[in-house]
Amino acid sequence: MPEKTYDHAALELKWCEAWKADPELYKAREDGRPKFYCLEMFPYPSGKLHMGHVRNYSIGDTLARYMWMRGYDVLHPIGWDAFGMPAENAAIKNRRHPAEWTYANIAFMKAQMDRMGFSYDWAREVTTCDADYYKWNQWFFLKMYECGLAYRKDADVNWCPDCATVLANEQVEEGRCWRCSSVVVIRTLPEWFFKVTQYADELLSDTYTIEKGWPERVLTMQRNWIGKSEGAEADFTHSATGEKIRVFTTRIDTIYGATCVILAPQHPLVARLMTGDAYAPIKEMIDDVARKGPGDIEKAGVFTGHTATNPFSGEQIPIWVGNFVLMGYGTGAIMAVPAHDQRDFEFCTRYGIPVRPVIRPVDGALADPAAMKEAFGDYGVVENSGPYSGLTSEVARVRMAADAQAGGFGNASTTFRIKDWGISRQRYWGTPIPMIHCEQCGVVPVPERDLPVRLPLDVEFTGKGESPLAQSADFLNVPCPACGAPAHRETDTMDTFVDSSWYFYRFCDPSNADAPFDSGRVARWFPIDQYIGGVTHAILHLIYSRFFTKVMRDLGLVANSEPAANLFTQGMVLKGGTAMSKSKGNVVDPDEMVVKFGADTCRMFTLFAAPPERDMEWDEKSIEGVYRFVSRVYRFVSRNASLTPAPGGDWNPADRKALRKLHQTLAKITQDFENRWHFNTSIAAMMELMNELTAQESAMSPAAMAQVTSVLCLMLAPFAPFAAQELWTTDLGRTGHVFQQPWPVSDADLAREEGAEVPVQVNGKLRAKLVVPFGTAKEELERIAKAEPRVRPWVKGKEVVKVVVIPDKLVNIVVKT
RNA sequence: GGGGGAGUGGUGGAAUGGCAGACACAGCAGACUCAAAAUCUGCCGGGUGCACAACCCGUGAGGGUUCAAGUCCCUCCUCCCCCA
Repeated sequence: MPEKTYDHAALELKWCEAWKADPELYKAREDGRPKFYCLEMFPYPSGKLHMGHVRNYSIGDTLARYMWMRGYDVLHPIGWDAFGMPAENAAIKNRRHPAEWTYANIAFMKAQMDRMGFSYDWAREVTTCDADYYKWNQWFFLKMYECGLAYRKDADVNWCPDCATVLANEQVEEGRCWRCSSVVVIRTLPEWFFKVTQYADELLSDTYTIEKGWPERVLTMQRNWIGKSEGAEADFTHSATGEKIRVFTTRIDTIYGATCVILAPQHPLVARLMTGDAYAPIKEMIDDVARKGPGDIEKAGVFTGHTATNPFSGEQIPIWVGNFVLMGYGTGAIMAVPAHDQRDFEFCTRYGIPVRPVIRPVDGALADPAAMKEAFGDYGVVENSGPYSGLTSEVARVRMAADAQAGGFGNASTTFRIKDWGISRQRYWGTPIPMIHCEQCGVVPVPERDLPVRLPLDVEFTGKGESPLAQSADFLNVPCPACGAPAHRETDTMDTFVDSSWYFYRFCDPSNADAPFDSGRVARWFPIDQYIGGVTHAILHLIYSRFFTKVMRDLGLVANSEPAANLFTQGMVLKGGTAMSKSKGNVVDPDEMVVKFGADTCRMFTLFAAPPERDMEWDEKSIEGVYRFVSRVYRFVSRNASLTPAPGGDWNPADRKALRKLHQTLAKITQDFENRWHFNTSIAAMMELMNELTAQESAMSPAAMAQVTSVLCLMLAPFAPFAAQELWTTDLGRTGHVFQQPWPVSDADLAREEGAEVPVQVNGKLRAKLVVPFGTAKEELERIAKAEPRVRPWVKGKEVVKVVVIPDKLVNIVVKT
């Protein structure tokens, strides 16, 4: 057949239309074949896909197509993380309802996804701002409220004055808002919380059950975030009033070395000890920490003028207030043991507070406090500690905690760094929290039958003042469900991380009107076999998703304890060495690239430029290399395609070379899919194959060529679905969808090299290469190697100490020099 | 300060104790062409050699283990990420 020009635009648009006309094309069948749930993190509908999306979805799509070809029943859904502040900010700016903006963005991005050839089952599309979806957020909230997992309390919250909203701690970066970079201030408000801490232990221990399928660094980050520390609590006593000051410490064995008690600035006792003018520096301290974030502040403190009594030694030590003590961690008060904690050491030496060593190294003496340059933080032997002197730290910790408990002034205790999840947002574009405030009855849940609590439409978006929901009279005013008296609705909406904590379950049963999903259908698909997304979600989204799964399990809704068996985190797409961003003006628009090179080339380039887990550089020049490759394959197959298959088996030398490379390549790509997803090397292998095929082309038999073109087309299908489909249908004259064909099996006989190429080294340096039949005996190999003319001069006249022979692999002759 | 990555040609990267630099980009030379584009072919880490051959050096620095180290171990430097 004559060679055809690779007209990417025409053939891609043709198949794009054809695929769109078949809504069942990528349908998950639920037909009893082994299942594979392939999931990419759903996007926020910001308006347009960016290259990060293209990379993420190209990885997932390539995998999904491969799994289809391997005969799996693949579930490959997508949806929209559609609530959130940008829609509302856009509404303020353009006087356009957030819903309008959001749905327009979704329509646009959906078309972009289709144009990229992503194999999504659109019948399962989920959009979190649909009442059909957020109704179930509310339902989960009520269930959690019933069992005490959702509660309301006054909280010091991070307030962004520009966004006029509360931010989660993790949304504060270096004291600034993660979105708009405004300086964050502290406010106290009643807020709704999910009790994540109730699951802290399990969230931690289960990181070990999913270890083999999740990246180590994600699990490490989560473990650090959970921050379990086992220690003890002990009550110091305010000397003047006898009031107890409870401290948490991981090193109760050092308590005889405590030389002061330090309170967090927000500790309730502080406000009582430091009244009037004395409180001013404390206020200053609180604001300062809020401004700079707990990271970069210099340690500073204020003496309260009061003392406290050590419950073990009876000693009176000063009470200080320190800016580095966090109210939210432990008890908000610490005992400072400068001799054995580096942070305490820095604080105490700064303020002239004594340093008193009470732990010595097992094989050394107690340090001289005057000579100490830094704290001794290791375990050792306890000294100068009353009845505990002479014990090891390990023994003393246990015994002292027990004695504290017996004496009623403390106990062994575990604390976690992770805090309960504050979900309240003073915003419009989110899920309304289904609660009603009644003067008589207090806080009353909305009855389940009244769900969903819908967002009202008659709202002005000014960007000023309190939540827009508070302005809607229709929304705000309701009769109390308990007593019928006039009451008003909660106007806070939920953090959007609630939406994304369970969306992957809804994909199993997306239009269920009676329940969030049917448990049986979820059981069929869960856990997710492969979850793919950015490492930026390593902590929050993934920990909240794991929390939700455990809550759902305890509600009897799902059987699994973890949402995803395997997680893959892809690297970022860079341009000019840094992440693409509008502010840097280095954004590459996928649409432009698709027009220029086609979707196949774009997808393949995101896979070729670097291994998927690493950051990749978008290079306009390099992508041309991939375009050339796709185009070469296309022309090669089109000019060599034959509609009449020829009988084979009697291969000429060119056939053998071509088929050998073909089957070697197939084996390599299959390996890459099964093991490590280094698609950059898969694509490189196909490029090598093309180089070999071009060299053998003119001498190959029709039968060999028929095999080569067909297998090549199948191998290409997961990576470049448009070109592969076009060649499969039009040029090879086959029927059906190429991604539904069985993945070809590499023929080991055809793939085998004719002989083993064995490098010969002398003292580890390459001197010659032999080609010998496979399985040549060790002795024979050694003999041939020694006889090799290129080797002889290096061995001649020298004493051979040793010869290492690895059959079919290598010979190393070691001589005395 | 703690934890985790990474460091290989002009560039992106390959090599899971066994031939360093696959594949590609850029560059150089050639074929085709009136010419250009496209396409195809060859060369392409550094050094010594007229050239060929041959040899030497070379994976951030230094040490170690091993017949053999980009790969494993120790010390150090630089960069990135996460947590303080």
